[in-house]
Amino acid sequence: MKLWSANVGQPVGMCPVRGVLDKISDKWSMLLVMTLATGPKRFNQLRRDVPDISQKMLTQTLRDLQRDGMVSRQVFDTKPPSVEYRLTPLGESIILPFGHLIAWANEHLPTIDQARTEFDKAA
Amino acid sequence: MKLWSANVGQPVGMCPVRGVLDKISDKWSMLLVMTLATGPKRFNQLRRDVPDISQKMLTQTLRDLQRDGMVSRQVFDTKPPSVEYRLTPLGESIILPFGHLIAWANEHLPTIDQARTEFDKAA
DNA sequence: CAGGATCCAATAAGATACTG
DNA sequence: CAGTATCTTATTGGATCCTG
Repeated sequence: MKLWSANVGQPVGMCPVRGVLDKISDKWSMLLVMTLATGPKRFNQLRRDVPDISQKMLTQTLRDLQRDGMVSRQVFDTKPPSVEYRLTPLGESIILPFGHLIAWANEHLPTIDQARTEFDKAA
Repeated sequence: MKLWSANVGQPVGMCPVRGVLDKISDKWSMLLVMTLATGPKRFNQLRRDVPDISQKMLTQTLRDLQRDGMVSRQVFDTKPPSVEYRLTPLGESIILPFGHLIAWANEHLPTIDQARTEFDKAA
């Protein structure tokens, strides 16, 4: 489980995996992926499903996901226009590993909350 | 796999799991956890193992991890003083799920790189 | 409906200097 | 060695207005 693999010490992109992990650790990326995991959705549908994302961030994050090949974008030539976003096979392949992390978070949430309270109490 | 669970719509802390996931998705948190996964380490040892972290961020991230109960801190009363950080059982419990994500990243790195190149070429 | 463009505030984080 | 404190910059992200 090497995080640095070959090239160590360079300021950016030292470890290729970290470039991917940075996306995963993006505030909105994975939330959108998990939202799209239930099926394809349109732009404003996604806004409703993730109430606290701004339009700017939704646009930007969707484009990034598209660039990474995680999400595909299909335009329907209706009026008003409608655009559908859906996970690609690559996007779908991350659902399971990320689901494990969510499960972990759910499971240990009480423990963490308790640890925080105690730590803050001590200070 | 509910990301929003009970309370939807509030600006912060809508979903308790997201509070935990935000920590996971911190730029340095998980990198430090995975570094500590190989065994307990001292402060400056961690600096060397994660070359591009600043001293400020190392201190801050370690404290956050400690607060969350992921890492324990033990001071040895030597001179000069030495402080050892190690994963708690809680911290160790996240190694596996996070390892799955790293494995995913490693596996799909070429695909993602290719998608990016193609996307940028098209634009 | 699905964005693009712009402006501005908040936050994160690097650099630097100092301490028990 | 293992930090603390402060300053400053870079980045993020929200609010707002506009368009095919």
